[in-house]
Amino acid sequence: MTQEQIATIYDVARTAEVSMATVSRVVNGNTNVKESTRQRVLDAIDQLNYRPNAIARGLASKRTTTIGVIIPTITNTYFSGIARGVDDIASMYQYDVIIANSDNDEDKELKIIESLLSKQVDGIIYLGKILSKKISKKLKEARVPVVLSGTLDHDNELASVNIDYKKAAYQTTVQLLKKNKRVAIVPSAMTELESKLRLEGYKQALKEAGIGFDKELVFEGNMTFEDGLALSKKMKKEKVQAAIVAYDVVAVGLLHGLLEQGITLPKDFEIVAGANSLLTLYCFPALTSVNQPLYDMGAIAMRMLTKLIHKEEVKENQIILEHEIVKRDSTK
Amino acid sequence: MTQEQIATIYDVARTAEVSMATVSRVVNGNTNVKESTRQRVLDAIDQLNYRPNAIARGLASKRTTTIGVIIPTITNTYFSGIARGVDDIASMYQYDVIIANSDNDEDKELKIIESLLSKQVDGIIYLGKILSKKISKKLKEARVPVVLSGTLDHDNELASVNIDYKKAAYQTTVQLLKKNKRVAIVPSAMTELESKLRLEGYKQALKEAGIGFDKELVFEGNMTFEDGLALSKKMKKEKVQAAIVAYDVVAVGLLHGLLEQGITLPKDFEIVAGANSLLTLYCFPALTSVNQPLYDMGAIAMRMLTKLIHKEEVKENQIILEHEIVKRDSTK
DNA sequence: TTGTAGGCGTTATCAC
DNA sequence: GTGATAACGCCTACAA
Repeated sequence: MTQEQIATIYDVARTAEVSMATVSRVVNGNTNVKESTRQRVLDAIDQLNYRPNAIARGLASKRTTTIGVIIPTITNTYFSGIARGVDDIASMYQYDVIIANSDNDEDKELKIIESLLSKQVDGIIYLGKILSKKISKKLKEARVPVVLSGTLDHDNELASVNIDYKKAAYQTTVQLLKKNKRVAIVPSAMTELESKLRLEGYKQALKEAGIGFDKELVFEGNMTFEDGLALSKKMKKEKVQAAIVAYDVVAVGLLHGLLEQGITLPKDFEIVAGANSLLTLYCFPALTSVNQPLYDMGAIAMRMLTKLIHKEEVKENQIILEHEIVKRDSTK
Repeated sequence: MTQEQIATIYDVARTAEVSMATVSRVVNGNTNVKESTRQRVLDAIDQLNYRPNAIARGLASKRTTTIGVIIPTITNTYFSGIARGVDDIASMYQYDVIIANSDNDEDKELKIIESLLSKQVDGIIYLGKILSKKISKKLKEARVPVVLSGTLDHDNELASVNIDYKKAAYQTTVQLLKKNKRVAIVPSAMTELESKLRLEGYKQALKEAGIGFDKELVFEGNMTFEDGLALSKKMKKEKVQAAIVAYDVVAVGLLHGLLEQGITLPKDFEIVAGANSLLTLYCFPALTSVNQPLYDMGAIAMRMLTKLIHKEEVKENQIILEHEIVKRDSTK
């Protein structure tokens, strides 16, 4: 065997003394092959160290067994938690995953989508949170299936996997109102549908508790650790006693800020984080958090994508997973 | 234009009334095209909404503008920090990135490598830390360039980007010995070359300080948050006063454990973390840390990979980046 | 059960 | 400058 020269299906066919078609059958697990010739082919494959060229296969079959994941940033434990679920199921189904960071930048997202489609991915998973009309349109026009995870579509057209954000916010608010009067809510950008739902749940709980809605207690647009740090001062000014924070990283920043001010949790302040990413566990005191099952959100999204790719029936394409509130040390 | 039917280069050629070759030239920025025909082609591309099929291109050109990244797990902020650097430079150079989680499992890594090669990636970046002989051999045999980041090769054959782990451990130890007698070191698995280097630096500092090496102060094999938690008790038993911890997540676990025991940092205990991933910033008190420039380690590795792919000259393939020790609140 | 041959959508090498 | 035309490596009817 001429080393260094990569063996093709043709080489295998020749050394096994069969046709390319037969080799292809063996490689692809087609059962209509006599056992003896199958063995001969396998031997040849082994001998030549043959590995099918996935690119050629993709061109011929129009399937690449590659999917794309659009993620704001991989360094955020919330998104990487979901991505990990996606990746595990993907590899279980033999898909490779192209991950692209978008930084929530619409132009970048557009480019990424173009690039993924030009690479003929079999499907796309979008974790962007902020799904603009433009991106939504683009995704709907794509000739491959798309599943959102941790992201809502305004008209529920795209398949998605989420938790019930409204309910989660409602429950959290109810709980915090038991021991506090001034409970703040910290949604991320209000362009996220999720933020609107959270706010609805928050308001509902207030109403049922007979407490008036005070818009000074809504601290919107906070998405980073630094935002959280800065929040601690603003909250002091507003005499806030407890906070519901959508982004874990913001909650941790807030915690930091409070601790720096010498405030003791949960005695003088309560925090409930929104996603239960690993961060909530790593800080001290560990944060009570709504448990978004990140891994599952990714895994189930990916599983759904495989079904859509294979045109299997999907009963419900708007999946809502159960959440719970994990009690840790930032609440009484 | 017949909607739903994806336009090929042939369609463009026909509507622009040129040959495929010319379209290809225009698409690939070849200058040998008359301006008027170029415009005609661009119009046709626009009209037909043509996007080149990267798979077909890959088959014909033998380049896929896709690279593979092998990562233990994306949810660890150390690795995602590096991966983010890789991704940014990759997208700058128009490469897509296939990320595959290996969980440090050799069999998985082997499969991943096979899969990446079959997908004809143009190069591979390996972030695995523990580079086994088998994997190392496999990577060296690959027909595409490979760059390690945050990982050392036993014989320095594979290109790599790292910091000077020995020096970092030495400096850290020197510093901690100023105010402490019993300074522990917490390397990860001793199968990592990095761990050996760290230990060397540690020993050197001890020697220079005239302090005997006590192997009870080496807590090896700790790699998770839970490991760190458990460490806090073991360290108490050994009357440890300060610890140098390779993995940030372990350092955070240790911090947690100490705080739970009511120990005050840095007064009663000092910690220096090893990587300066975001985690060290998020905990309270924030951890003093050796600053491994994670983003740069990824970015530079990727940049080097592009050079290797294009067969450009690379002067030095064992790159050592500068580190520093970022003073935060876990040291005096 | 196995082989033949025509794509798949590009790029690249020649000619013209 | 531009156009044919053969690869690229595999899949998939269709035949046999």
